[in-house]
Amino acid sequence: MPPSDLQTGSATVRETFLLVLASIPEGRVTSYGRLAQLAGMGRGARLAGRWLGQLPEGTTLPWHRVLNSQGQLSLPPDHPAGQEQYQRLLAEGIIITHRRVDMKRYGWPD
DNA sequence: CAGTCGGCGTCAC
DNA sequence: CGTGACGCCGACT
Repeated sequence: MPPSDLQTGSATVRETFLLVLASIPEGRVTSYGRLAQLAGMGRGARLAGRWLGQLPEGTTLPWHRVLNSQGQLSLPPDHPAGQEQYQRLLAEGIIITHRRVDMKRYGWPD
């Protein structure tokens, strides 16, 4: 880890972000805002989205389990990643209605 | 370094 | 369910 990270602590927040993301249970989802909150990014929902979009293609992290606060898929239906997300969620047994999931049921943490 | 633009958002009305 | 306003940050000029 670069010395600059030890000074700014930026790596810590980023690592926490990845850690939280990785800890989202299969079959459950969370929102950008919550994820940011849990990772100590405060109101960095959009930043969370940015980081998710910058993850490597072959990542094993469950980026697809992150939706907007209304439980809707925020990615364009016609976009490759959007379909990928849709497919993965379905594969985990999550019921999707009108591109939206029931946060009361699948939301994490409870 | 300062100004500006835009984003996988969120909340209130 | 649509609209507008707000807020935070990275990227670019």
